[in-house]
Amino acid sequence: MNKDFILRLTKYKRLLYKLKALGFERVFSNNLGDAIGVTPALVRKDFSTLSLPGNKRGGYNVDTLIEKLDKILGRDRAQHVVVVGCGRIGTALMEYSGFNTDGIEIVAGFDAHPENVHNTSGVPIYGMDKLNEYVQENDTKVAIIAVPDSEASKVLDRLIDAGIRGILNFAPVELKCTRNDCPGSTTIHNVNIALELEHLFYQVNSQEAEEEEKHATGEETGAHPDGNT
Amino acid sequence: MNKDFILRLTKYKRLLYKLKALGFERVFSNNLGDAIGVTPALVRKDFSTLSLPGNKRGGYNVDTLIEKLDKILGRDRAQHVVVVGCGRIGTALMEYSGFNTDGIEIVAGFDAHPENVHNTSGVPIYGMDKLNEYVQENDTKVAIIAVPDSEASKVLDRLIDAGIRGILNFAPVELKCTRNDCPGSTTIHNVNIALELEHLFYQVNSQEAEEEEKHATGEETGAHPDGNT
DNA sequence: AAGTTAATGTGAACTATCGCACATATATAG
DNA sequence: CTATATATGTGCGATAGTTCACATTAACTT
Ligand SMILES: NC(=O)c1ccc[n+]([C@@H]2O[C@H](COP(=O)([O-])OP(=O)(O)OC[C@H]3O[C@@H](n4cnc5c(N)ncnc54)[C@H](O)[C@@H]3O)[C@@H](O)[C@H]2O)c1
Ligand SMILES: NC(=O)c1ccc[n+]([C@@H]2O[C@H](COP(=O)([O-])OP(=O)(O)OC[C@H]3O[C@@H](n4cnc5c(N)ncnc54)[C@H](O)[C@@H]3O)[C@@H](O)[C@H]2O)c1
Repeated sequence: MNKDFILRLTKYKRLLYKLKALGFERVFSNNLGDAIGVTPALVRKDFSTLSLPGNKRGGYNVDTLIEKLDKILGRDRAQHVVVVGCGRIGTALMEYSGFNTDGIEIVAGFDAHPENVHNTSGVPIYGMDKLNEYVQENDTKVAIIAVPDSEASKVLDRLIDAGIRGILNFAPVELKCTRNDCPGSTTIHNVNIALELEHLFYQVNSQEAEEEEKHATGEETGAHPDGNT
Repeated sequence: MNKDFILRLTKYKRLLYKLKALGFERVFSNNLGDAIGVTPALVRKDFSTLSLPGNKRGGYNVDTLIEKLDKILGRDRAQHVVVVGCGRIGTALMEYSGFNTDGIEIVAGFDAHPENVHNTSGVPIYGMDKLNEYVQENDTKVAIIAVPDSEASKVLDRLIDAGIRGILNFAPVELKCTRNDCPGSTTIHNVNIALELEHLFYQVNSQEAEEEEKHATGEETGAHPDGNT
């Protein structure tokens, strides 16, 4: 339900796979908490709300956790994605092989001008006219939008029409489904790189200002309880 | 201070620029709230905590807001970034011109093998040996990490040594500054695309399961108060 | 100039999230 | 078989973040 909660689940799952590869059979809420940066109590509470059983003395069984988390996170089936807009970002994603390790596969690309795309990825690229057909025949549910900002909203509509229910949007516009017949189940995540950079600049700048201030006041403030990142 | 808070500020600012371009002179907390998806009360409270003054009847003055937000968010000076790792993602970012509109400029790229990079971006690309010199001479504070996962941690160390204080990391590892002499002011943001996709899959899958369940129980649940995204 | 309207500004209530602390259960040792 | 150590499971209180509700005040109207 909650964003942070699901994020933690995904982190647990990833960590557990790594631990399994290292030969771990059991883990403690302590270990997991340390690794993903939360308190052990929260780990236990998370597992508790998901009814993930632990062993009162021996911690949690890695295989059990992985199995159940995979089911909860939907990794028991293959996860297929299509990319719409095969420009710089789009092709970078299609050429990227790292998604496989997470059970994610980019199965097709779509572009308004597929003939212009220099395709070295092995992923087939189709024209936009093939979108509906492909999505429906292959029962694809998730798409990445990597078209110019001005096109993003139109593309969103087409994707929803085609039956896509989850969208990762790279265009720097806050996409929302505003149609009257918008399926309530549609989820849109916006990845706004410029926003992230701005956020960074803000923090860096304000940190700097703070330090300058500290110097200016002669370092007399030794009681600033700010040890967090 | 708070992540969501700063994110909202940035969103306000962006929206305000767009509104200004449209000829707006005043806005109401209502408008802003609708546009960025929060309640008008929160908008007012945000502005209140920043001492951004509004007009008791005529809302907020767009120019004033922009000016003050720009100052708070540090946009009164030019914002320079360097990219480390000029592969697919790295070059996509360097070739991208959209950052300019937000006052952000990618000023240089660095790569372990600059001779292999096909550079069409106009941004100069240097070897890693030039990193320290460049960052110090140009007083660069923010960098993007786009190197392979296995290199990310090493690169992080080098960046911090060079004087970088804000980092946007695209490698799918949760980078943390774990050194003993890590400057407390260093900020790291991780953009994990695979994580985002997994999150989407989770939501889509669970939505689907929910709907199936609803159908199975004969649609007798008309009282599910879930109208949010 | 007085009255009305329409927005802000904010204290208080509410809500969700998280950490604490301890009761609880189980594996191991004696 | 009993005792003990150890890690889970969870009620409760603290805290931060958000919304409510309304007093406040500036602009417009007549
Ligand atoms: N490149 C980056 O580093 C970067 C960074 C941040 C954000 N973004 C955003 O990501 C999006 C894509 O950026 P890019 O640099 O890859 O752009 P690009 O111009 O390289 O590629 C866009 C692609 O979309 C295709 N396209 C255009 N209209 C279309 C439509 N209606 N339907 C289908 N395809 C269509 C074009 O043919 C082109 O191949 C943009 O919105 C951009 O603002 C990019
Ligand atoms: N391409 C994608 O779509 C995508 C998606 C998600 C995450 N990522 C992550 O982003 C990162 C970059 O991905 P990519 O596809 O651009 O990789 P890439 O292999 O295309 O490029 C990596 C670049 O880094 C350079 N490099 C390697 N080691 C270096 C070092 N120690 N110092 C400086 N430069 C070094 C290489 O020369 C190369 O140019 C990876 O961690 C990847 O997992 C990429």
